[in-house]
Amino acid sequence: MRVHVGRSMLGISTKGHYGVMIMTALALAVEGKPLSLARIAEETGISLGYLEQIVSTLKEHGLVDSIRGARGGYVLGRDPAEITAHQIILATEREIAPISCSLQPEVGVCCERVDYCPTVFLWGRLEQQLSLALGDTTLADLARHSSSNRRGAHGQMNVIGQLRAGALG
Amino acid sequence: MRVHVGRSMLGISTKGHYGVMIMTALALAVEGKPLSLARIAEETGISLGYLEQIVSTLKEHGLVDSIRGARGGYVLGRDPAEITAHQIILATEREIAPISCSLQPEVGVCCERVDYCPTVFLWGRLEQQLSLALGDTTLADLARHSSSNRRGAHGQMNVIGQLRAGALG
DNA sequence: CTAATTCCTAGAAGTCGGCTAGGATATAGG
DNA sequence: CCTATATCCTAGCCGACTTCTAGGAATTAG
Repeated sequence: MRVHVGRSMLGISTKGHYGVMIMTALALAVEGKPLSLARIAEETGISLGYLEQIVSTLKEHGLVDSIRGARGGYVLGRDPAEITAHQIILATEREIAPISCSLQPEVGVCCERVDYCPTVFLWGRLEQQLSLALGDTTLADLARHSSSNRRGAHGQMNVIGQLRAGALG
Repeated sequence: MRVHVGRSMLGISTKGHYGVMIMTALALAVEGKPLSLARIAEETGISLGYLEQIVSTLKEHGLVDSIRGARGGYVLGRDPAEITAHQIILATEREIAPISCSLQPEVGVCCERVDYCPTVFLWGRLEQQLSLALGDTTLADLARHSSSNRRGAHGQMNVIGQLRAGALG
């Protein structure tokens, strides 16, 4: 018998990670001015194609809006203070739960096997703490705490830093 | 370029899950009397071989002691109140961290690419909450909260229930 | 001596993360 | 209108990893 945990892990993959980075980049960009994925790709080294996939799920969830065509790009779907880390992670990862038990006790891996399930209690506590930490952190917090004004290795500000300082456009 | 998150995820796999189950089973068993993996395998449906692998890492970490030979098995390495869920997960999973940044900022995925790292702050908060929840929960808590006295599908108490009630040896 | 048990190692099968590739569509600016 | 710059969409590859399986060696109670 082969049990596969699959998508229900709490693992935060690069998708969630990059999702947070994209959102923070947009939060730090000049308001109302679309930021293109090419820019973000250039700066972060993440491939354009992969960024596209991630941002598409962010758009589905209303976290960003897109402007197509030349000089297009993405802008935040709403105020950074109204966007929580929880929402970003939920959009980019599929589920936030250590294991299925804590979401659906009736179909959980352990619960279908044994009539005691010591883990339900633990995963429940875990999930609770997690939602708390993620729900309390807004995109505004993330932007505030990111050290966006530091200078890069070559003594130049990065694109987003430049955008913010008004040096470009 | 291929970034691989690999082992640094917080994902709790079946290994961690089964680890918690094993430990709880031992905590619920008659004290001082070794419980064999065959018993646990029978009750949970998890394969014996896989249980062996998991319990071996538990033993390495001093969480269980083994008694070899016939009528052998495993007993807890120390008092259930002195064993935290954190220790169990640490033994069975490799790392507890949403992403490497929060453990080693200097080699983190995002940090090596960009001179701002919005995610460090978030993963830090996350990790803190997680360690808190896991470190606060002891094996004694898990045992207390598991519904070990419920009856199974066939109206019979499971092995551990029987052991606990003193029905067997 | 036998049965029950832990202990050890080598893989196998399938899933999935992390992309890459290639194109279609839209639009601003010349 | 044309071109460069964008978003948008879909298909699939590759290696790493999880999740076991298999087989056997060593140990010990009865």
